[in-house]
Amino acid sequence: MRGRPATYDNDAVVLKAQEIFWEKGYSATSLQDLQNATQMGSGSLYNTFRGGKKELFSKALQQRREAFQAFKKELKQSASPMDLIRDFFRSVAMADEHTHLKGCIVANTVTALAFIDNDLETEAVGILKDVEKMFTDTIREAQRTGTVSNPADAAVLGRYLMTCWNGLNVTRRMHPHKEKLKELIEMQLGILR
Amino acid sequence: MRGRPATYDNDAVVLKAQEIFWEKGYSATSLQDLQNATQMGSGSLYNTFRGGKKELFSKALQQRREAFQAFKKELKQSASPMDLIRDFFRSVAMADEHTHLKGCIVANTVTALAFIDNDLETEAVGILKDVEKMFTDTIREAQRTGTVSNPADAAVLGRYLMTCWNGLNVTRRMHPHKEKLKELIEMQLGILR
DNA sequence: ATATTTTTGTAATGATCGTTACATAATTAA
DNA sequence: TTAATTATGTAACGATCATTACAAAAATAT
Repeated sequence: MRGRPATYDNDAVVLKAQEIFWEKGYSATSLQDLQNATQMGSGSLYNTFRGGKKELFSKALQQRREAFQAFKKELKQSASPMDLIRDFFRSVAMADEHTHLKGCIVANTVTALAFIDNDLETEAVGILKDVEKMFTDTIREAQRTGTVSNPADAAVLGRYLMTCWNGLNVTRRMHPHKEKLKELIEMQLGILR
Repeated sequence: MRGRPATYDNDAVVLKAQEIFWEKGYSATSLQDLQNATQMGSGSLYNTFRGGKKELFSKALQQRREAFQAFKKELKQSASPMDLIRDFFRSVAMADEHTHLKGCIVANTVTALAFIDNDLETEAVGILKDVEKMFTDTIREAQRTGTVSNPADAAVLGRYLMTCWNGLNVTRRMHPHKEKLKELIEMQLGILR
């Protein structure tokens, strides 16, 4: 028995909510904000996401995890995975100002929720750790093939790349400036060879 | 005419407020939180800090700026300023878990307030830019004396160090682990020579 | 003493918070 | 056609939000 058909596309709703969360963060985003962005009333919203604001935020984080997994799949199919990662970093410099100011929603969450919501913070840390593992695995293989000539422990280099990303997340807000970021990223990547 | 003498030490109150803001951030900190931490009633609080929550947060940020200026003064008097900066980074690894989870209140503010409060975000960016300038100036001089042998533009190296700090601010929460952070920081600093 | 000034504690303000209740709408199953 | 089920929109809930009002307290100045 199916009941009244849903008006809203849940994935689209999560993406709209994600947009608001990304800019304002978990604490500063109100349910009114979310209703305005999604055009959903509180009735539908709570009927669909019974965990309320927290579930919606969790779903938004999960969407980022899936986006990351798509990238990882691309990486697996790539002929030169290490170059794909380098290009990923280089592309940061090309973003527009608004994108710079938003930063990374996952890193933002780790920064903001440590003493606010342990579940959500742990979810975010888990995603970043997966990204770090991807860096590490790719670097280890690239060391084998010679694409990375730095002989340091791949785990440390992976953690280093993760930290480059985390650092860019703040520095790009200080300097939303293509050339400055480009120079910076080239210097960060220089360590690999 | 002096009126009733103040019970509370304003600097101590700002430090107490800073503690709460540092952990919970601007948005998630309530005035009740601040009253509990400072033991001040709302009467005294608003009489002393007429700008309310925002002024109190601003004062907390200013306190960090002053702490930074004290470090900069130390640097000026140091025989090997570059080594002082290296030690500063190395000391991050030695912090306890709670300190790791708190991160840097200034970087936290840049991350959280871009779309919430432009004034406070701009204040925080200003502090980080001053820190970056200190890095740059110190590196430029260290290149002259040979303490830093990397010949790259000091401004780029300074921005790189700033980004290392910003990155550690997140990575130390992912891995509040002395050895991991130590290896990471040595790798970050390795670029200077 | 009395007037003046500042600080303090308490109580109240209106607004907004996240969430729930509930009647109605829109569908399928019987 | 009727019962069952799900989704929607609206109104309301109590709690908490940041801030203000105000009278009492504690000092100085006249």
